[in-house]
Amino acid sequence: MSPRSSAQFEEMREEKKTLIMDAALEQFSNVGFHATTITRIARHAGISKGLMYNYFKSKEDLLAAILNRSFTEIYGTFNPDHDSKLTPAEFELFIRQVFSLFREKRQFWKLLLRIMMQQGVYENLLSEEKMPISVSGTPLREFSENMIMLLAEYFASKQESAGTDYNPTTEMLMFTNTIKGFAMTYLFADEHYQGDYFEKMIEALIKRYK
Amino acid sequence: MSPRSSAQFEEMREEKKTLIMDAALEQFSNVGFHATTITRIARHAGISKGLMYNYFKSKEDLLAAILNRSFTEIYGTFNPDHDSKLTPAEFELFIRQVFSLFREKRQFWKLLLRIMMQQGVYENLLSEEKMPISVSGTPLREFSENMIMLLAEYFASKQESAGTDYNPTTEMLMFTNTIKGFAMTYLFADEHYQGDYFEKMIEALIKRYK
DNA sequence: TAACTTTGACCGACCGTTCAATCAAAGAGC
DNA sequence: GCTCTTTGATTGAACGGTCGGTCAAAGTTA
Repeated sequence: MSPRSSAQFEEMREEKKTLIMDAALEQFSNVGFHATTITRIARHAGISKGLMYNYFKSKEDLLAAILNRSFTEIYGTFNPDHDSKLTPAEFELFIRQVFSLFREKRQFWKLLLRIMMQQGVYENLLSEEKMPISVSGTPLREFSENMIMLLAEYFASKQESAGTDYNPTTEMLMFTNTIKGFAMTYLFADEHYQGDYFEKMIEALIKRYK
Repeated sequence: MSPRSSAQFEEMREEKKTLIMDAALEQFSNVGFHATTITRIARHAGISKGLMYNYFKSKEDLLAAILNRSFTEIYGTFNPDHDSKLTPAEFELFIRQVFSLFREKRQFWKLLLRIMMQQGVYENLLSEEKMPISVSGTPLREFSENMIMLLAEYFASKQESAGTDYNPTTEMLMFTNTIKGFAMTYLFADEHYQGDYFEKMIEALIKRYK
């Protein structure tokens, strides 16, 4: 260890990495991973092409770092205290949090949607050996599965107060598909969601599925 | 015009073009437009790389031809007689037709979803000067707008028999978003839709939004 | 033979990646 | 404070490889 590699220099290095990752995320989400060149990223980050490789091993490594950071940020906003069942109030909060994340982490979601549409890429990139993301000590995959289970239980619990032809599985599919469809439209064709449609969709979802 | 370019030879030429387009569509939808190479398309079509350029000007021209063909096929299945208002029975038929198309033209929809997520690509490719698609003499854009108008009118007409807090615009957004979300999940992660979930989603949509 | 189809070696362009050279800044010796 | 040394961040030309696209030549058909 040289005297230069102190905590202060590590911090500066992290700041530079953040700068590059921000520029890359913007390009990846708008232009696409394959279509984005290293030169383009470097130009937007205000650095030279070669310097990128001092901070990231490769273009793929850069992508992995971006996804890792975003997942950690996003899953960190959810309160992991929900070991017990979901109450209607918590369900409503969940919806509002999800929509807030669409707004705040817009570029990440665009990138993620794109990546999930490439066969195999998602599984390879997010395999636990390649990218061991964990939220409060819980691996990402387990965290996601818990969330889905929680939602499934919530819709199952609504069966008592619903009619006889209520199907919790179908109901949950309708719910999740509505959110997915909204995300797609909002992220890639925002001109339709100017004004108050964003909020109206939240209220409509809560009213219908809470 | 040479004597070889008779109707019979034109037909053979069209068959060859179809062969190439089929192979290209499969690759574009699974691997992506940028990631698919001409060599790969040629290999899957059973021809040489150079021959592709006897039938299509460029890779982009090939993509445009595929989209053109698919749009014509798909919009042709819809009965364009709906100048008047949509009845509930017609609305139900519409849903069933849309879902049938998801099944039958699966690869095209995958490709289309991908393309719509590239900023500017969709507008450039489908501009009327570059790709003058028309369905029964009506330009594609006009045809789509008519469909949306028809749906909007249908949801507006339901206001009379609904409660006071019924919002036709929001209701239509919920409806279209649910379909979009289903399409995304079905097209890119079909393992979740094995079994009868496909049919169950159709019935649930009809029951809720008819 | 003449007209047309088909091939695949080849081209220039551009990609991600490397690396020798540069340079500003911090340390060391005085 | 001044000079010299050391450091590692930074640059951009260059590299190997691959891409979309071209074309002379071989093959095919009539």
